[in-house]
Amino acid sequence: MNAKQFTSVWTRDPRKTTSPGRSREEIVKAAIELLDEEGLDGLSMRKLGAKLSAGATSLYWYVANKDELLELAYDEMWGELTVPDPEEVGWREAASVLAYSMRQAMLRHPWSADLLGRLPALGPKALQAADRMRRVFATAGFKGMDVDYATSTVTAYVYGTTLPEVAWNNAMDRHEYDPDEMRTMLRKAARDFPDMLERVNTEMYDDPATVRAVAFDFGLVSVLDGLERRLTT
Amino acid sequence: MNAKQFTSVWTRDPRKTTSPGRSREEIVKAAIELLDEEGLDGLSMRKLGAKLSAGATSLYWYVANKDELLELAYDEMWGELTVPDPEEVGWREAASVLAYSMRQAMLRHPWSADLLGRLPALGPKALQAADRMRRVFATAGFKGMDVDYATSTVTAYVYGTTLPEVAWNNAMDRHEYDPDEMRTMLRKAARDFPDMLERVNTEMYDDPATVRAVAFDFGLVSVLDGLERRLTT
DNA sequence: ACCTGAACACCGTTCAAGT
DNA sequence: ACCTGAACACCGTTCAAGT
Repeated sequence: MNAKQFTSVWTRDPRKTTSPGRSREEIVKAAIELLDEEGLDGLSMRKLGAKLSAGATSLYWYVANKDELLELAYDEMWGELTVPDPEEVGWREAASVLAYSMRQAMLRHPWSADLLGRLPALGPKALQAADRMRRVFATAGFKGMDVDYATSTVTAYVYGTTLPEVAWNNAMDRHEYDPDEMRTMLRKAARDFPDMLERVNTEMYDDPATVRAVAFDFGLVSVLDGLERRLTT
Repeated sequence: MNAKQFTSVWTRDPRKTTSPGRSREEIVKAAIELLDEEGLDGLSMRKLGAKLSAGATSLYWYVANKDELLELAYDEMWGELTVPDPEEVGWREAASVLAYSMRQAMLRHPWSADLLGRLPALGPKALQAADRMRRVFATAGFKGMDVDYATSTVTAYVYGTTLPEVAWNNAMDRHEYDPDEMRTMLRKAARDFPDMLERVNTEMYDDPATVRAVAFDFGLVSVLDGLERRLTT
């Protein structure tokens, strides 16, 4: 009966921000820098401590544990989304801009892709973003739960496209990227799949960024078309 | 000029499978069991060694490092997808079944959500699944690159919906889940967002599984509708 | 109120040594 | 050909002790 409480940074009251010493914001900012530069594995309490010229364990005064620190960093990234006012630009345009800015935020902070499947986004900035997104689809004309369904359909699409993109970039960063090497490797891997072999020879692997941008747009338009159809029937 | 080679288990020739001693399959199987039971963090070379009653370092004879082991486990999960023959059931039905089986596979192996943003899916089973998916959209009538775009639109949708679902489940597993606790917590968090507050009172948090199933279907139908529209214009 | 270092229980991985 | 244990360089976190 007495279930343990669901705990997360967001359930706890934040420590008062007194002026002396370090601050939570400062720590989170430094953590994000480290994450951007070195990825999720690059962030350790010791390294972060050193970066702030403090003992590794000093951080535990400001943050209960590393997971909470990640929750805080994660929420910052949600704060980078821009969700236009649908009354001004129309819902389709607003949805497009939102989708693109989401993709950009994830590409800017590749570690966020690792957190998507691990931490629910319950921080204040994430909630605010979610609220503004709902507004987009509410003005589009969706009613009741359909507002939520529509919202998560497009966010799901963005997550889903950007995630493998990030995975790919990560793999490329760890090694050197050489289009020719890659091509031969894929050709070997795709030996048994004629259809796939065919497209290894396209420009897909010379200019993956452009191909992905086109692919993103194709899918986004389709998703929005599909949602629009729900409105008119 | 001499870029380092892109390395991954799949570029390397597998060791011959001689009968004595342990085998790669056995190790991967045990790894997946551990992953399913304890999650990504639960898998350590030492624990896995113990499970196979072997020294932790014995495993390095079969596998170059932990990352390769994860690549192998990841590919197994891709092997669990069922992609029906579109000639038999029609492309929409085939796409639906594929989407549902993908979602199921991810929910069965929650650790796969953590790998989606980290490892490109280049294993043989992943490639085979990708090939069969392409066939679905090729028979639907897409041409050239559009086949790939359509394919990744629906896979992206499935990733994107299932990922936060897995994240949520993970968070719930770590603590006890109590709908009432959760509700009060969310009510507090959503204090500033009236629209959101409203739906905390729905059945959404009493029976999240059903709500998610409905949401999944809503989005899937929309995505397929949107793709169908590309075919007819 | 804030910060520290030592200590604990873990990691992945290398390598010389064994059979 | 296969397996081992010791060793190295890391982790996150606790806690008594300092200012």
